Amino acid sequence: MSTMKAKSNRPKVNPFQRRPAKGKGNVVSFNDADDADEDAEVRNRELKSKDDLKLNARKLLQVRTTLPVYQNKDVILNHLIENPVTILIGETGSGKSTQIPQFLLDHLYSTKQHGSIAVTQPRRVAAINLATRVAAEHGCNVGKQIGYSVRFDNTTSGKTRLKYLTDGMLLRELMMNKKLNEYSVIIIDEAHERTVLTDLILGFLKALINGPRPDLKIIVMSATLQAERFSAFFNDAPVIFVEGRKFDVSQYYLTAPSDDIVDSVIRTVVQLNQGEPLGDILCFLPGQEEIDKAVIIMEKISGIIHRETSVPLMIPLPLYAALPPAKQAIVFAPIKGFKRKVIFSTNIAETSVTVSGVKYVVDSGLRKVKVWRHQLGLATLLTVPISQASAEQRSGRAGRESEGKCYRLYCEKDFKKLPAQTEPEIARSDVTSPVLMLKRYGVKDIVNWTWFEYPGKEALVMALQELYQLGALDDFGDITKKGEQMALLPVQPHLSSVLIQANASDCLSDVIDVVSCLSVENLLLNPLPEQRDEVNERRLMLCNGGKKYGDLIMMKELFDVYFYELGKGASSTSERQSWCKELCLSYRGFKNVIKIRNQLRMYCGRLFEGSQLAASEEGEELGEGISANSERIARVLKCFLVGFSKNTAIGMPDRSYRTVATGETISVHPSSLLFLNKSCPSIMYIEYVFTTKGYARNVSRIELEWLQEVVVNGNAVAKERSTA
DNA sequence: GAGCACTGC
Repeated sequence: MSTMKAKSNRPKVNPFQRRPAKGKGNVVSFNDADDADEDAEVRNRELKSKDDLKLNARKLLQVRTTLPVYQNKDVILNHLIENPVTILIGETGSGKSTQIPQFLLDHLYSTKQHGSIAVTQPRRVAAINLATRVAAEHGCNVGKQIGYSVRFDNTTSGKTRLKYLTDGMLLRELMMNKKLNEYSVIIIDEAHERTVLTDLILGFLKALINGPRPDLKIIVMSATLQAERFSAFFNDAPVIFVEGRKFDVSQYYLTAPSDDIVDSVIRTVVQLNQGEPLGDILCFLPGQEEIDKAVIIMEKISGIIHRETSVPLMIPLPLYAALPPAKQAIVFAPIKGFKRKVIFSTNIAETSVTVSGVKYVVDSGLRKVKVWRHQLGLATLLTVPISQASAEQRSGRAGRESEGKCYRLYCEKDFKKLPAQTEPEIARSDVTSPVLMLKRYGVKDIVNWTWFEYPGKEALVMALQELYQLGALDDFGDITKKGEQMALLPVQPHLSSVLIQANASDCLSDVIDVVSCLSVENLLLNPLPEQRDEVNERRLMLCNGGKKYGDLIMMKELFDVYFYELGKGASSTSERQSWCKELCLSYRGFKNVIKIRNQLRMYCGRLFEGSQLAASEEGEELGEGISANSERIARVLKCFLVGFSKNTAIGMPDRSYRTVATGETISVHPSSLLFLNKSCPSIMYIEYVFTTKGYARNVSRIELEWLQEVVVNGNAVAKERSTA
């Protein structure tokens, strides 16, 4: 192949090979929105008059009719009607997620058929935005004929015939109504993303149409060419292809591989900035470490380059999930003047968020991935090469608004060696929760279930063992009463077993508060290095119990301050926000904690007879705090010990810790309040992650006699039960 | 002395 330079004035560092634009691979259409969850929820509730709705719908129809899917409406609809299962491959901008469900809805109305249509999405925001858009196109308010159902927010009503929902939500519905009688059509959207939950739904649907629901119509929608896989699974179901509408993206490759990826990214960006017309640059890097490094370098050089060479001023911006929301928001604000945004992002910008204005993509070809080791019971965080599909998806981010360019920081021959598709999540995940779900559904033979992707015997055996140890399964592998309760609680099995124990130990309210905090990712933000010690000091000052007993008790203490002390009076919001800022906590995270807490209190109230848990009002009087009450602290931690007995480690004379399960050395994660505290007789941790070494995360101090009491005696009880 | 990304009646 001949090598040519994309632009003759390109400096000779980092030469790229040019490949003709294929312009394929952008998966996400307008439905992928910014981080505007809450705003969307509020916006949707504004009711419009019928005339306004109709007028608006007529306007939108003009746009709809230009969509590729709309132009092939009759062909597609006839196909969907004639076949029980259809695989629909539609590229970005084809309008498949908004139009196909409406075609079917109109068909249901015109033929006076019963039943409604469900469309699943992997993300909340997508479900909400799609329902909002489609309701507008249909000329109704959200929650009438068209609605959505996501955790904490259900806008559907008796009138709803078309429902957008997260795939987690459809699985919940499956647990409640095994045959999904309410629906005549199920559409699985974004199936190519292959999330654990999407894969599970595919398995359930196959079992349904082969069994009690042969009449159920299924449509699997996917953006990439995994068609054969879906088709084969559903008995060679027919496949339809719909073209998309997107702009071409030219690809450039390195001619020699790079050894320093951050350096390589910076060089590419600087060159690009010199030679290319204005437009923002989106750079994909594997993780926060590389991103922070790149931002620091760019901050140092961009001003100098701008002054010396009269090129646009480059504004470096980081983007990753652990970033405080306010800093994330900066990325989405348009920029004016002779400047361009240079966004350094993790995979979050690949599917979850869309940044407008991006004309150039720089792709490191790497990502970080969490891989579960069944034998070791720990998660490893690895930096690995992406798949070809993922590379196409990343490059597509440059072609959303106009033609774009993508610079791949690897050789073309190496691109061709990449796996075609990303390994499905279920193949590298802990399947304890999915297996409990199957058991709750009534699946006897887990191994021979209709798995879309078989997670492997080892994974299943470990999951079954785990569930047995938690008391969710009996000696025959059948679900116990405890298992039934666990499956109904919206937390992972280990935490739901903690909740059940807490009910028995009469400390449910305290434990719910801690579990709610644990359920929110990034509640405790990472302070900047220069603020680290200061923030830690402030947290320690506030959390006397946490200082000794660790992160779980700290969470409870922080929650109490947030919920009870700051929840009073008119200025509570601003007070809470500044308090969160001071302690480097996520205000939005705490709002989610409250939502989860209310949901858990409601579920537990229903699940456990006699436990009276109302969704308590924020700002009500707090009784005695937990800080000075060591008996109460012990009771709470012993409940956690029941669910996490496997996650314990004993303190050694050299002040290291050895895990009880395998005797391996484990370190307290530096984010833990107990990181500097070397005097715990033993510790219990919620998560065991291997990065550079084995780290315990969310760590608590455990007294040896508690271990004796809960773990050893608990095992004796389990033994008794199994021999009885 | 460290933090891929999602999600739940």
